[in-house]
Amino acid sequence: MPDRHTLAEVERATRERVEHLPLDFTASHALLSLYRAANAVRGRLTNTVLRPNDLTWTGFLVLWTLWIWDSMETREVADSVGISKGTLTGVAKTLMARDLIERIPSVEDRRLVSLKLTPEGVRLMEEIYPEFNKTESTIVGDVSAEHLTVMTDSLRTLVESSEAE
Amino acid sequence: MPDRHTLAEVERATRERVEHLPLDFTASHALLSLYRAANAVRGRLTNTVLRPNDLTWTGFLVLWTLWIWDSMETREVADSVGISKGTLTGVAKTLMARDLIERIPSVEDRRLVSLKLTPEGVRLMEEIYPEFNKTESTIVGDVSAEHLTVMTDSLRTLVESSEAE
DNA sequence: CTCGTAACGTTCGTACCCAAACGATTTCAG
DNA sequence: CTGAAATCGTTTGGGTACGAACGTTACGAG
Repeated sequence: MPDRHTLAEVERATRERVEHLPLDFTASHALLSLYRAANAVRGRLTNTVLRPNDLTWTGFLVLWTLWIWDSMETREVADSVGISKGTLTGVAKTLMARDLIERIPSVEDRRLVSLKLTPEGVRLMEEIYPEFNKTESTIVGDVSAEHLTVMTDSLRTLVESSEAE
Repeated sequence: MPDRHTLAEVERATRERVEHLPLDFTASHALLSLYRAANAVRGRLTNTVLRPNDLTWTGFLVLWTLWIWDSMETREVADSVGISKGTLTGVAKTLMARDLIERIPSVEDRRLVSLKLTPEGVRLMEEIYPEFNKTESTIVGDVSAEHLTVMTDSLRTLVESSEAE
């Protein structure tokens, strides 16, 4: 039971505070809900599945990406996970220290480095991901299938709208 | 034009990689879209509106919260913004160094501290928020009104599902 | 009263997070 | 060929981000 203000209360207070301004409240509260939902979901998955396995959210996303795509060059991993390449350097260092991933320098272009799961990394993903996905399924379970489809499609539209510079 | 894999491509690759497992792909891709959308929106708003004004995302949220609610005790601010109270201490320090907020210790209960915008903080919010909201409106503009309503409601449901422990 | 307990904000250690600067490598124009 | 420009991953510096431990203050049972 969070003692914070609910999203509905924030919406009401916002209108009172700035109702004299010509603002798009619908957009504001849609994106506030987006931010809070992403935060809440991330926190829930981190606490129930990731932390017991000593993984961070970002570290897990890197592992998951490499699991799906087998091997990937670092800047692609960074872009796929949604972090800067500088951040990836640090995260990869952490994962390498645990022998979950390995670096593979390119022989054709010596500027390039690929990342790949180690057997131990594969083992960890095979163990963790079913549980991770089960929690995802639980979280999403309270939203009807039709609404979930609309939500997912709308979110993808937002990604495109935001990235169009 | 992002050179990363699109969400649709990730979805296809995921199915190929783990199709033999009994997983909830719908949930997985809904939440992946949620994470990416939140990241993209945050990045867009940060780059176009916040960074030119030397504000971080979290710093802005703290200012915005105090603007809406006038004055608030620190743990409420942290909860409202979605950060830990330890993080808030650091962010508040940064904002205080710029004279955008001020600390108000409680006289009745000397453990409590409230935060409040300074006149300069109010001035900054009055200047920035209309522009912030305008960008929000642009981002959301590609989603129809009906879909946006469904999306926002679904996101609120996700917040509740995630926070129910 | 008074001591145990709970609640507050801060501090601490570790890990992320970004933009900018950097050195190394490749490419391409002349 | 050769040097300027582009691209790669890393490093750097400052700012979040968290949980746990901490010192302070308030409260409640006896």
